[in-house]
Amino acid sequence: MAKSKDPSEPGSGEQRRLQMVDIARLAGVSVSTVSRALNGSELVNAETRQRVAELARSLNYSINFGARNLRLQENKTIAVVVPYDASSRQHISDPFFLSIVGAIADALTDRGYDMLLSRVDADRLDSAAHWVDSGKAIGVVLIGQWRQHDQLNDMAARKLPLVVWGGEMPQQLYASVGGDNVLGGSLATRHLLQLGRRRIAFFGDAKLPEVWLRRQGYAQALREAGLQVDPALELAAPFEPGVATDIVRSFCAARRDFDAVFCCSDVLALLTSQALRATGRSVPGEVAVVGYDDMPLAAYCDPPLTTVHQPVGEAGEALVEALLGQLSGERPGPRTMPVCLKLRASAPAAA
Amino acid sequence: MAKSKDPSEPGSGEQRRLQMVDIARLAGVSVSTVSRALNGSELVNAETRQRVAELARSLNYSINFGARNLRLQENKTIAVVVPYDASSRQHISDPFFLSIVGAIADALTDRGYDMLLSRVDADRLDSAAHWVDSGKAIGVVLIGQWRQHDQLNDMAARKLPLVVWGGEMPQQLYASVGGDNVLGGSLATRHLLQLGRRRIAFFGDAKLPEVWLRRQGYAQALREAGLQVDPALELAAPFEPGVATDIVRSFCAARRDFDAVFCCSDVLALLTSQALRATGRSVPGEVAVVGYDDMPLAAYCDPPLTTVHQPVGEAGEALVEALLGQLSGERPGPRTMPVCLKLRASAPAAA
DNA sequence: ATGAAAGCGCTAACAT
DNA sequence: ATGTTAGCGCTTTCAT
Repeated sequence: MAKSKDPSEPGSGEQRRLQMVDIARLAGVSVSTVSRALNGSELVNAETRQRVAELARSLNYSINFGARNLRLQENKTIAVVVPYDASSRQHISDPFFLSIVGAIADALTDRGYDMLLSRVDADRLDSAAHWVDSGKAIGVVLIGQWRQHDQLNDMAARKLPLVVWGGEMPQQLYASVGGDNVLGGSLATRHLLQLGRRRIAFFGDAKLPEVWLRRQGYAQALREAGLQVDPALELAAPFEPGVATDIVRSFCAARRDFDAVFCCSDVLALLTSQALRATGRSVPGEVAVVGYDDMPLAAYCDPPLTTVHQPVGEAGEALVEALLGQLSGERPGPRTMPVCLKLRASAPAAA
Repeated sequence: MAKSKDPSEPGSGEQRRLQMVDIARLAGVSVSTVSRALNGSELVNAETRQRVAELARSLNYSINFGARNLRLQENKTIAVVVPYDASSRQHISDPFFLSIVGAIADALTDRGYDMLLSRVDADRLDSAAHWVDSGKAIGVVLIGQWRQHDQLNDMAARKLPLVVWGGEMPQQLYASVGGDNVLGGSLATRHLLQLGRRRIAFFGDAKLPEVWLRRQGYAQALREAGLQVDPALELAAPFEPGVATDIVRSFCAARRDFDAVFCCSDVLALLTSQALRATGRSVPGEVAVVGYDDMPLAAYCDPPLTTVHQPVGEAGEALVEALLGQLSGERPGPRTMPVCLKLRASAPAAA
């Protein structure tokens, strides 16, 4: 049993954290009264309430949330989990994911929740459940569904409070919030077609749900224009710049039979512009490039990126709302948010 | 008092979270034994230990950390706090800060600590103390000291476990970890001088300690070359791209009497390249540009940025080590880490 | 309007 | 080797 340290014991230099019992003693009331006063209960005399509150403030007292939560069986902590690619040992790094994290942080703070941030192996998204199982958090926001649609469905089946940033897939049991990827893909592709481009490459790993959906939009826009999808112009480039660089470079070095590229992230678009120029082609002159995400730096690249804008701030709000909704009993469901095309120099407005 | 819900009560559909008492009942032992078994105590019979552990695993039990922490007076959560500029309402956004957060997340995870991420008004860095006061975290890592050197000293005086990413300042009571800013400033400037540039502008807000130190390195390198600092070539550009853009643009539009710029962040360097080209100057031909941080995207910009590389991974480790050191009684102190110059096209190696 | 006491889920000292 | 019990700091029922 813990030694009960006598607080009046002289020479005990170590300063114990202030707690209610201390306030109570100093105010000459009981702990219950302090608790009530600090929680603004009507049951306690206004004058006493005032006095206790004052005292607590002046002593810089702040409540022990661990104890409070245990007693109230309550917790206002949400786990936000950013997957990383274990094989390539790539870190949280895509600027877009990080923007989303910022937006979620804001949305949570506004609602009085705390955010526990962690990273998880993208192959084991289900390990994110431990945050809830251990009581450290009451729900999970996962940034990206990666290849683990099934794991996510399992988690949802287990009633884990969960929201995923990502695309809406058929037979999806978990709640998701994402941009309208099909629309994004077709907006980007239609714009390139309007510029008169006919040989439009697609860069992105279609094993990822979001990319798969963007590819649908891409294919649809081509069909509308009476064109065929040419599989030779599809490159399964991943999001991690380290891995993607080589893939993009060798593609650009090997083929010259395309006049535009639709990239599934701005980072990819940047790599692509660079690779194209390294092989002597101009952007957008010979090859127009469209990115995806509209990351904070997209407007400051050279050339500034034409890109599909994702509504980051609203996304943060929507993710948090969806999660809190579940926690108050709503049924999880997918949500798709509008996206729009930001025209910049890498694929400028049609002349 | 909480109603004691009889667990054997029939028809109670609501599933309560599994706890030790449940395992104990099913295993036919007492809670203490379960506790001991799960903590691998030698006091419990090996066979029993095995059986209990098995049972817990198969039932997917996980311990309630809130209760455990309350009992053990222990907590393994660290608050990581990213300041934001309240006046401009700018968010966490500088890629470099975000990289550091990622590195800290890794370092904490490796050591079994959790990370609470939050944002704070850069004018009120001291409000970060509430994480510790409330017991939600046992220490604070602050990303950047901004203009609040004094607040930080106050926090340290209050014995708040705290580490700050930033520059080492005179009369500093708090622990800090940072790159060698003076070295960084002089490496960058010397390189530009070697390229034959003589009119080197300095972009950065010298009210921030880190920038102030970089400026010292800059000034020192100029003096070594027998040159004077020209105050007209100093621009107090902030880190927030939104605010900085206009400032940088009007400076570049107004003056043409410089042939190089040393920027205190890569984002600033990007803005500067863009502004220069908008006024018809080539980079690095007419004006060479050096950035700072070596953010993940620096190599993929156009032109790729020559920049002062900060050791992000090591920085994360060092910040965490410094904080944990304080928690085990070490005296806080500053730590400065080496930096180096990464040569790329925006200020290429001398011919 | 206030205080005494029980208990949130866990650990550990003390018994056996 | 295992069980009993007290208590971590708080809230709340119950009694006054």
